[in-house]
Amino acid sequence: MNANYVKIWQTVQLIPEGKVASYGQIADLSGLPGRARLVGKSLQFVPKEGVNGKPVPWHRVLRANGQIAFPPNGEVYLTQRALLIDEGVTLQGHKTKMSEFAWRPDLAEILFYLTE
DNA sequence: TTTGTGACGAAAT
DNA sequence: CATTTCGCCACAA
Repeated sequence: MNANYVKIWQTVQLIPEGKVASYGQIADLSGLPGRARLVGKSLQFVPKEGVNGKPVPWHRVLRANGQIAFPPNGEVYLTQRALLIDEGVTLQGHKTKMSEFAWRPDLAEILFYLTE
């Protein structure tokens, strides 16, 4: 197994329900600055059973701009969106493109939360 | 070994 | 604004 992946998964587990974080933030908090892409890579292999007996809320990880990182209307996209809405994350439509944006997370706030 | 491709992101254009 | 360019780097061809 890859140690970085595990570290990333554990960091993702810190994101509280109803909140979200960006790939970049997770990378930083995992001690892997500048490695946002690696976060996406690792989330690709998140064990369904979870880690350390606890689930890994992969759906709470969005792009830095608040967008879901999947092709709109694709299976995964819809799943992730549903999960977020279920736990109260507000979604706002955006005019340009018919893409939907997750409520633009106040990144600083979340980073704060996770840090302290 | 070189090259292309990503669940990315910030800066430059 | 929207796009492109780069930086990052694991991974496959």
